[in-house]
Amino acid sequence: MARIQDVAKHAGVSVASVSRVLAGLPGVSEPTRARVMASVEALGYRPDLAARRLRSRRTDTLGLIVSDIRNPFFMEVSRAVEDMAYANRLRVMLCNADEDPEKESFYLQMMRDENVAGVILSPTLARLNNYRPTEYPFPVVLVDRCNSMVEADAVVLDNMDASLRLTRHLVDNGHRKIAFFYGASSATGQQRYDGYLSALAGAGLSPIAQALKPTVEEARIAARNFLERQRPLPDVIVASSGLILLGLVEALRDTGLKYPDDIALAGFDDMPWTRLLTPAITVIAQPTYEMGRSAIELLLARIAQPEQVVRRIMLRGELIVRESSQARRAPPSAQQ
Amino acid sequence: MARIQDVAKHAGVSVASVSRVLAGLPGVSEPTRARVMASVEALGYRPDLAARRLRSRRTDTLGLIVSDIRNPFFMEVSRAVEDMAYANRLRVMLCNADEDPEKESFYLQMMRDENVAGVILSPTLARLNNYRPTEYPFPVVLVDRCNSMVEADAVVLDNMDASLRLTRHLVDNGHRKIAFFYGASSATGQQRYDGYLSALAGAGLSPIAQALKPTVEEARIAARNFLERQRPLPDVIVASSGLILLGLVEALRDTGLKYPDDIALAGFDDMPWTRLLTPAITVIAQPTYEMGRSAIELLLARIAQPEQVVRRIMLRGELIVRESSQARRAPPSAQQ
DNA sequence: CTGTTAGCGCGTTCAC
DNA sequence: GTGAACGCGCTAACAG
Repeated sequence: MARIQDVAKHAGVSVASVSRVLAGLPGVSEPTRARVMASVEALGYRPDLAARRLRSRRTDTLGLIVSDIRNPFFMEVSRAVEDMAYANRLRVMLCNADEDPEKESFYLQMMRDENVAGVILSPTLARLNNYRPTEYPFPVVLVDRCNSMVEADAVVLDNMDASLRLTRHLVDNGHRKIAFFYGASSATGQQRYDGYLSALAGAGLSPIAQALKPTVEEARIAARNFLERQRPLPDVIVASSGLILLGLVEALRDTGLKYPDDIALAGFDDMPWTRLLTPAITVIAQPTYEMGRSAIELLLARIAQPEQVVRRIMLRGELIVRESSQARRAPPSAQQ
Repeated sequence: MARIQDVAKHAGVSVASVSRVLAGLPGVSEPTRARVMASVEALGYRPDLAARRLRSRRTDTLGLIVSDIRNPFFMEVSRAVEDMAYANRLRVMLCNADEDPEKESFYLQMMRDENVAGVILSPTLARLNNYRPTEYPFPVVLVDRCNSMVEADAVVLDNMDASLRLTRHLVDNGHRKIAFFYGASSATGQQRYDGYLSALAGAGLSPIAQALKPTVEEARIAARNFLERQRPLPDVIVASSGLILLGLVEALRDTGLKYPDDIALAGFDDMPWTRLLTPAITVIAQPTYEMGRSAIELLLARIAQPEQVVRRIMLRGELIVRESSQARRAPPSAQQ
């Protein structure tokens, strides 16, 4: 591997000049610049990142810590972040905390060690609940999960509102006994639960809630138990995330129940299969790519302007009504 | 930030001793070790990775370059790699080459610059076709994509065999006009195409092939055109990947055609939705997690033993027969 | 078993 | 506009 010394020798200049040319600094004559560039080319020189980082104390690297990489939502977010980083010639370290606070801590520690320029994080509930921005030596942008207590740059869906609208849609369609399966271990799940409660309260209905771990398998098992034991069945079940929704559909399949006739269905995240199933499934679609893009934009802005005012971007979910949320029977005739 | 000097001073020992303790090297007395650890704790010392890497010329970092992060197949692979890396306290840099040779080159260059210990790569066809292992200063394990010409550690599905079995299943079920939609820009797609051709040849049938870019959108558009123009329609369409399969299903939906009655369907990758659709879809399931795990195992073995013999792990796909591949009508009565 | 010391390769003063 | 020299923080070789 050629070093900066070799380039300097080859070009007949000093290492300082080479460094200046490579950094694009002014104060280098055009002929010198040209000769340096030629030598860099000729020798196939590449700066040693370890040395550069040690010396400059910068890394041009971002961290992205998602809570579940299997979740298509986070895949889209990751993709957006990755795209933007590539465009800005930044490196990204993608880590999967797997909803595990310990793994999350490990990775945040790793980000410190790596001396990253900033981190995009979808925090576990535990971390969010006593979140201290000053705890980290790098700027952090929260994505997907945040609450109004926390003073931090963030990009989130308006979960409360989206869930409220989804639940109201169900109420308006004649559903009365509305069950809610949600991931209680994340702020997002809780907020969506709150939106659900709020809509029910407005309609004078009582909640039927089931908190669970936000994985397909957990949801499937919980839903199977629920569907086998709960009598009478509710009119409809709402899932607070795409993963839970998938588990629900599988449980329905397991138990032989048909939606929307035996029980209706709705949820979050417009995954590819939600519109392909027959009947297709009513969901709140999230602007996932946009969320990832906004997150990295916030982060880059914060890195450029550390003292900038805290910004929270709240995006609106889109209610996509499909067949799965139709009521078994027409609304009470009193309403007609 | 505390430095190693500070720890040494605090513990009343030399920096060398601190370094030895931290590296877990032998030749340190227990009392010294204890005092060093106490000081590390007291000062919250964390070694500077840039300095350590500059000095040691090692990074404890692996690269993972996948060709499409939106593909659930690569998500599972990534997850497996990530799990194993976490268990081994290794860092992973996950990059998405997006089927773009230029991006792929950029990331491989980046891996060089980062001085990673090794890379797991699902190469574009262009790169695979003139693959030179010696071109890289780090060991590389190929995943998902490889061919017998290439002398490299690799973990792949037995694509030829899997595709052959899938196609034979269709032939056995009475299908005669079998179309194949495949991603021609990857070795995997080509091998699956070859398996298809081989099965057709064995049955004396002629191919109806459609090469395309392996994305949902491309497949959807290509399939829509095909379904609208091609007359008579084939008996069945096979998709060489889960993404293409999804595009096919969407196109079927777009054109109002029903499977398996109007046209049957089969494909690769047992994505969650393939068994949820009605009718459910016949697929070859890949052992995705296992592939990721094997890949990193190969890589770690190669790093430990650079001169070890080249190993190629070829896994078998599992044919999962569902309703989508049923023939419109019973096989010709001559066969009965 | 422990300490001293010489770089790893680069960026950045500070002279010239 | 250019070059010499120092040091970022650490590991490893060597001396004791």
